[in-house]
Amino acid sequence: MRISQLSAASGVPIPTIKYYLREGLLPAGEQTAATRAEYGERHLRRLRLIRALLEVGRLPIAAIRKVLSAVDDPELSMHQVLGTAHYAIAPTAEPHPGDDRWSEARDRADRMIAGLGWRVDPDAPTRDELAQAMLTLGELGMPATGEALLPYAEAAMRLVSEHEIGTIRASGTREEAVQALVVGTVVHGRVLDVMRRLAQESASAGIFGDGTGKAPAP
Amino acid sequence: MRISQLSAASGVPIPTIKYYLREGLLPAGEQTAATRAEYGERHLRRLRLIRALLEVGRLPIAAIRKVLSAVDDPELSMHQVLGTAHYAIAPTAEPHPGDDRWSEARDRADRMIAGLGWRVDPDAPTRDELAQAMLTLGELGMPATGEALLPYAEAAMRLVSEHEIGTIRASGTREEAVQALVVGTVVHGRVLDVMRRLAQESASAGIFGDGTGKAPAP
DNA sequence: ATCCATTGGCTAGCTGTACTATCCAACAGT
DNA sequence: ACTGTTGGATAGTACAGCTAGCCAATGGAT
Repeated sequence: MRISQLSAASGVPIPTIKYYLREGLLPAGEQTAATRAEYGERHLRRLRLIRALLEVGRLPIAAIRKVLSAVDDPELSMHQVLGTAHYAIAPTAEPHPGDDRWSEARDRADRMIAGLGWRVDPDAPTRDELAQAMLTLGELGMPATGEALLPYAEAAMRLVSEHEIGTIRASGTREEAVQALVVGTVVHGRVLDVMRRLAQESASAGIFGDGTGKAPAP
Repeated sequence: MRISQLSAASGVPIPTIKYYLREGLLPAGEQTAATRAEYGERHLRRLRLIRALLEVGRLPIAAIRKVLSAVDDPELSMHQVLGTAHYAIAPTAEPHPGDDRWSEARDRADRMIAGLGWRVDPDAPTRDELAQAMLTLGELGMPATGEALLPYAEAAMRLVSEHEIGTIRASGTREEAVQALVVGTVVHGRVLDVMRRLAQESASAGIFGDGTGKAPAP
């Protein structure tokens, strides 16, 4: 497969593929001559994975590169790949040095995680994300106690333990399993978010009138 | 309150506040003289809401402006405000003109929503987001059938119907209720996503060894 | 054997987003 | 009267994610 066919098969423009090659997201094709390289099925799959992480998962290019190099590293365990993906997903947090409200929120986040009995790396950036959300809710005058957020934790836990684990365990090769893990982390996150908004709209239509007036066109 | 106090109270730099004023995200203060304006509690709350939508919800400025003008429009019903927020959250979709795989995915998304009995506007961009996610999963060779996604739908529905509706109904004034609605849509979405990743990491630690090796530092 | 479109590799430019920086004149408080 | 802040305006910055153009070397069609 040459680059033009790769482009046609994936829907990604050639200059963009060249860009991904430059950025190290996509491994180079097999050079058959000075100005000729051959791409395979692997490149196509990789390209689709990149677009999935980019368009559905909204990950920046730099984060995608990190995730992919973890995926490609056969030394890493599943748990380590997942950790890398989680690190990459989390926004590169600006530090909150000595901010009292911040460290208090961070404490509450840590206590909540401990209270749920979850085993989470003490340095996981996800902890910071939770703290940030709790802090923000508090500043907006909304309930951000462990109790108010418990339903979210329970829903997440049930989903992961009853459904996602099974999906990953069903995978065969390491490559398949790792992809299922990464896609599961990123794309299923979007799926859940979308489902929640759909359920919200549906519930809203039932409660606050509906029918006559739709939202104004953008 | 002058602009410097508003800045100190909110943690947002003065030039950024000026920028928000220019962009119409923040209403102008009350002019007391040619070079003096007074800001109030309302401005502080609005600023916090902007930062919440920006930092936690990751909404672009243009989307925030739309959401806020819907929030401020007393003509709009709750359902309409929610619709506006949903429109603003959804990425401005690039059109897929006549793409067969796309329209097939969109059909499957529509059928899934119908099958769940949800009342969702036929033009809601959320439908496109679901279709996009299903299409992507399919291209990655992962199950994207209604059955595979049902657990997400059920979790979302349970969460919304058992928890979020109550939170919104408990609000007093329209302004409070509308804010609870918007924040609920955006920030609680992040909360759920974060919870899911935490639950995932915890489950992963339990299943795929752990302890010794952490994810490599970024 | 000879074209000429395609390819890989390179550098440079573009678009959009979210800010920052600088300037200036009009004040307000001392 | 002085000094330091404020509002308003314009211009510039930094980053992300492409996109465009060029060039010499092919390699399949004629």
